[in-house]
Amino acid sequence: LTQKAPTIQEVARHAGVSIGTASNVLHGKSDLHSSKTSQKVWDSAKALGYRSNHLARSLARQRTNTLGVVTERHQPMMIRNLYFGYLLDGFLEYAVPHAYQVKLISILNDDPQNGVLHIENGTVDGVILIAPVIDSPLLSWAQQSRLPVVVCGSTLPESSGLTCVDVNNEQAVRQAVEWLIQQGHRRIGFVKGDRLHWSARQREQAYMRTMQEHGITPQQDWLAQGDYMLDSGRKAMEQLLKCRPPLTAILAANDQMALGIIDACRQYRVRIPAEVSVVGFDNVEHAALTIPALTTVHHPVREIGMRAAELLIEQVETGERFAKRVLLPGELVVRESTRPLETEAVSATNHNRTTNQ
Amino acid sequence: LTQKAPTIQEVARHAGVSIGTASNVLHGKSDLHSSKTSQKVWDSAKALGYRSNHLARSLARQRTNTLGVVTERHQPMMIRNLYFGYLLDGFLEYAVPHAYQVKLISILNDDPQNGVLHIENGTVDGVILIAPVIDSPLLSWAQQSRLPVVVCGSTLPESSGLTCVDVNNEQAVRQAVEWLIQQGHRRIGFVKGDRLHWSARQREQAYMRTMQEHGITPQQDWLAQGDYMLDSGRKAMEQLLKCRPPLTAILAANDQMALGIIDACRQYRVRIPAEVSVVGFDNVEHAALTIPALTTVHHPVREIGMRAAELLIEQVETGERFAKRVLLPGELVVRESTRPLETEAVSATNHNRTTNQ
DNA sequence: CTGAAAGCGCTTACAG
DNA sequence: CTGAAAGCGCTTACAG
Repeated sequence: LTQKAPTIQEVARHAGVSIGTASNVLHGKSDLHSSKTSQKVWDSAKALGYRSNHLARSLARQRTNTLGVVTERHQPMMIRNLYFGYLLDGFLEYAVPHAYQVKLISILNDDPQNGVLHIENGTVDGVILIAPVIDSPLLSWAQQSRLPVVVCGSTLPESSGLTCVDVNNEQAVRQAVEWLIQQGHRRIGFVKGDRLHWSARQREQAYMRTMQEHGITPQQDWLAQGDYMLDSGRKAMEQLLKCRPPLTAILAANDQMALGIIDACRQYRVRIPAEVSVVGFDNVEHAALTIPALTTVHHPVREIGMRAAELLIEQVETGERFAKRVLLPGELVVRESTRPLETEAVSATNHNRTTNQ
Repeated sequence: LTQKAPTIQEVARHAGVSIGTASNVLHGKSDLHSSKTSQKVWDSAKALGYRSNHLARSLARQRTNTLGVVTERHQPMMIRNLYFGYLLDGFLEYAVPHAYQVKLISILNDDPQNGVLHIENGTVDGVILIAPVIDSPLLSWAQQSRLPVVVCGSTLPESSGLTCVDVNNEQAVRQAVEWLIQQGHRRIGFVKGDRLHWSARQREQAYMRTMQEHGITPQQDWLAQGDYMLDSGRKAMEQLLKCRPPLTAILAANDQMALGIIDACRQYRVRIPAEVSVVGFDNVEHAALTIPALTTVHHPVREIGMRAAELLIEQVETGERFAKRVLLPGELVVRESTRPLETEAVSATNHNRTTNQ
């Protein structure tokens, strides 16, 4: 079978019809033609093993029916793999049945110009941007391009004029913090995510705001900088362990870092949750398997992927770009890494708070 | 900026040259032309913000410079996400710098015919098949297609005539089993992977063979069927726990199932490694974080992705399909879920062996 | 060194 | 209901 693939022209000739007619019945309105003609064409197509050339079709129609998934290359691989995998899963889940194919566009962040060339080369009808960082050149490109775009995993300011789909970081973090407070905790530490990410900034803000709304002013040393990677959680914990009086609970901006915290606690023989409660963010697969099982906020990544596909396809098919913000709620999943603070501890904490303020 | 993208024709007119000339300097041999001409063309291109249309170019050249990554949809998502993420990472790592783009082709296994249409539609120069199952229709398609193909994650029989890149399951499992035997273990159980996968079959065979070569005949009840998912590891362990005399070590066909085993042991208060040693396969991120940390075989998934890209591109560029088998070695990573069997235990085991045979 | 022209495989008005 | 033709945006021999 080393022969070339048959073209629509050969099908037309074989069926004894014009090439336009063949095209019509094969793709366009087949009810334009007599059923006898249609049948002839289909028969010929089958006989020759015809498969239409998507490239030629796309060029002629000025529509590729393919969507691009754009990632910046420098993202930490671990994060990328976890977030990316689920997101892609949801994206495909929606796009494929809607007759869209997907192309991966992996951009080296040291060469944004070149990256944009790979996007606007006619091969995709629209793109999703995966978790672009705060100063990403992709964002400014997206703002002035006329290609439909949906941003996932970064909640941009309203003023960006771009559609984005993300977990509601504000709501999600608030839920976690308020729950800890309800459990009697007040000295709650926070491990920040990678400062390049919108999500890191927003989660930190939500933490600060919620604490303050409850009359708690986090001290400087209650916060530690992380970068969303496991090891940074370990390091952050070493630092937070020095707080005096000690923190009774710690919220990490993602699960990877929470895993690092758990590991550090094991190393330093700090018991979770007896001595400190730990809460993560994402609800990765493994969060249920740590010892103790991690209390965390579920991040609906798959759903985000599906919604993104939906919103992107909507823009492609209506032909108009819009700027919606879809924020899916996170949901606290309480497991075993947290516990209520006992009365005695609570009063101790209250005392500390007084001295702190 | 709502105007249409400029075409090469407009660039040519702007520069005052023919469209063929513009094409030459922009892409082909620019040393064909005087540097003055070249300069004019480049200037015009920049002035107009020209980006070449990859679709049109591909159609004209009969070469897309894009590679397809084909997955069957029914694969368990967890597996897919873990294996897939790293593989894709390696694949991109190699393909992108070599000027290839990548397209995702997600095939619903209930409709293989249709799936093949998505592959042979002119949009890709070649494809990799990710872990096709034993009776996958993709395999028979690949054998009779003339499109370059590389199979990853399934070591096909030589007779398949297809190029594949995979971890060396035989060597990798042998290494794990022999190491356990060296540590004094003889009653070594095995948790099988999903029977649809080549890898599951091969890992089981390697286990059997290695055991037998060392004079150990695994009893029926030393093996339990799993499906590569965590929960099946749990179930398998419940079953293996019933062996009398008890198994002293268990090898799981992948880490997910090993995690299930660890979890089951915790539930049933079986101490690892004091009462039973556990070995996984894959060396997933989390394997280092279990308690106890999991001894496992490192599976070089990223490297597999890179090699696959390399071999695929080689086929595309030379224009000839070949059938290489590249088997990358797995490497045992010893952590804390295993320990040597004490002399007393060893003699007990020897005794058992005698009675068993 | 450069231009005119055919061609890649399809779609889509436009006549009839 | 159907065919002839122009066009999608590029590349590549082929003349000159």
